[in-house]
Amino acid sequence: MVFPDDPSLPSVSISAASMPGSQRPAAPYARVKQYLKQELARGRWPSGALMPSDAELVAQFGVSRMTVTRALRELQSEGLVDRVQGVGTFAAHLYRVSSSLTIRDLHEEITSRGHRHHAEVHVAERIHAPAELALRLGLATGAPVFHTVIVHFENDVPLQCEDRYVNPACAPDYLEVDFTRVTPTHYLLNVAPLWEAQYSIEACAPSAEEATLLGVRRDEPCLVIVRRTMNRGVPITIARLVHPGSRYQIDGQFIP
Amino acid sequence: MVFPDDPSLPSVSISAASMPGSQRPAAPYARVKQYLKQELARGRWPSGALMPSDAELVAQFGVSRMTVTRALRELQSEGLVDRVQGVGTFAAHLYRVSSSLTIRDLHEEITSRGHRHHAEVHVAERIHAPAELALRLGLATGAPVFHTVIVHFENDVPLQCEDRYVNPACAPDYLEVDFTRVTPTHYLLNVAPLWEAQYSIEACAPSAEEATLLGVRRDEPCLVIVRRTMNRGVPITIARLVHPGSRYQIDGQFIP
DNA sequence: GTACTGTACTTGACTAGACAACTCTATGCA
DNA sequence: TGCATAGAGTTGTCTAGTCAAGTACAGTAC
Repeated sequence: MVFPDDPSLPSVSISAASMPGSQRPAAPYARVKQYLKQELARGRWPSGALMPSDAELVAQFGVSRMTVTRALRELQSEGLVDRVQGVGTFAAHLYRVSSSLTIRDLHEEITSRGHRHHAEVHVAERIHAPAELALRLGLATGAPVFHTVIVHFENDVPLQCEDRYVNPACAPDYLEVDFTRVTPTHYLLNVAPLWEAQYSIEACAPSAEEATLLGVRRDEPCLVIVRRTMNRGVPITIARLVHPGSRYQIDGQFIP
Repeated sequence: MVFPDDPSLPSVSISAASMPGSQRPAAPYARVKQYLKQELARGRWPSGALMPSDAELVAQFGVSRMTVTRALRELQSEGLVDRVQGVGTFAAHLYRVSSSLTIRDLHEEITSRGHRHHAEVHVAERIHAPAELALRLGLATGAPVFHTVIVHFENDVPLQCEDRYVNPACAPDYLEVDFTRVTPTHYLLNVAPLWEAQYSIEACAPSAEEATLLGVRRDEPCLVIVRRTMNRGVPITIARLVHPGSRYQIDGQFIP
C-alpha cells in the first residue's frame, strides 16, 4: 500500500517497469488486485455479477494460480468480492459501507494533537456487584467488582467522563494503579493484550453527576460510548464514556 | 532460541481432529494462526517482542513456508504483528483498538429488523452551489448541485433526517429517482460502486427544521453523522444524517 | 578506531503442480 | 416424468522449491 498506484493497463508490465518515475514494478499479485479493483469501480461487474474465474485470470495475466488467489483473497477480506466454492467469484453487494473505526487510547489521542492531557480520579472503589452488573461481567451477584470514575481533560477542559467497572479476576491490582499517570485503557491493554469488544455509540443527555463532572448543562447533548470488552470469552470491563457533544466527535474514513 | 519452553506442542492436532463435536480438522494455516493468536493473548510475546521466524514455525508445525506465511500475513493485516523484511516478526504495539464500524443502508437495516421502512421526500431540487459547498464537492462556485431532504421512518416513527448534496456529474438523473422506493445510498452505490468515505459522528441539538421533521423537541440530543464520499478522487455526495438520540444508536464489535 | 566486505538470516514474492470439497448440469435409467 | 449419477468447472488449501531484497554482525584491511 506504499506503492504509487499503477494506472496502467495490466498487460503492459513492461511500460510500468521502465517508467522513469516509478520505484519498482508492482508485484504481480498487486497488479491483478489493482486491475480487479479498477474494473469494479468502473462498474464492469455490477453487484452480484459473476467475475472471471481463477483460471481465466491465470491465463489473462500469465501468473500462477497462487498469485491470483492471493489477490482475490485480499479483495474478499476487504469485502469487495464474494467467493463461493464450486460456483465462482462475484462482485459483492455493496449495500453496506464498512469502515474501520479506531478507538484510540484517549491519552495518546490528546497528546498526538500536541495538547496536554490530565485526569482526575473521583471514584476508585471495590463494590459488590448488583445483579445486572454481575450478569454483564459474568460474575455472581454480590461478587466484588472494581469501580472507577475518572474525568479526562484536554488542555484543562473536561473532555470525557469515564465510568468503568472491572472484573477483578482479570486485573487484581487495578485499584493500585495511579490513573493520573496511566489511563485504564492503557493499563488494561497490558494486562490483557487481546480484546474482543462490543460497543454502542449514542447521543443522550448527561446524568446530573456527569454534567457536574464535565462542567456542562444538563441539556447539553453528549456523545456516549458504552464499551464492553472480553478476553478469550472472559468479560474484562464495561465502560461508559461520556463526552460533551460540543467538544468531541468521532472521525473515520473508509478507503477500499 | 525458542526450544527450551514449549508448553503446548502444536504437533498434537489429533486431539482437535478427533473431537466428537468438531466438524472438520482446522486447516494448517488456521492452526498456526490460532496458535500465535492464543500465545499473543496469553502475553507470551509482549508488545514489540521478537516472535518466531518463518523457519522456526515451519519446523515447529511441519508445514510449508507458504502456509506459515499466510497465517502471518493475515495476522499482520489484522494488526496483531509487524513484519520487517530482513529483521523478523514482532508483536504489534496494541495501544489502539481498531474496530470495524459498518454503516448500513438504512432501508436494509430497518427491514432486517423485521420492521417497515418508508420515506418522505421534503426537498428535491437543483440549486447553484454556494462557495463552501462547491469547494467541498470539488466544483466551481455557482455550479448546479442536487439537493434532497428526506425523512426515513421505521414503523411510522421518524428515525433519520437525511440532508444530501450530490455532484450531478456522478449521478445526472439523481432527481428522477423515486426516493420513496429506493434510498439515495442504495441508488448512489449502483451509480458509483466503490467509495472512499470520510465521516464524523457527533452529538448535537437539531436545527429547528430538523426538529420539526423528526417530531422531536429542540433540546433532544441527536446523533449526527456527516459523511462525504468520493469515487476515484471525485467527490460524489455530502450527507448530513440526523437521528433522534432516543431512537438510534450505532452498534459495533471488534473480534481480533 | 574506522570503514568496508562477506556471510548468515530474515521476510517478500512467485511457480507448477497436486488433491479436496463443492456446485451445477447433462445424461441415462426406471 | 422423476431420480440417481457422472463429469466438468469452480474455489480452498497445501507442498517444495526458487529467487530477490533487506538487515545484522563478525572479520578484515587500513
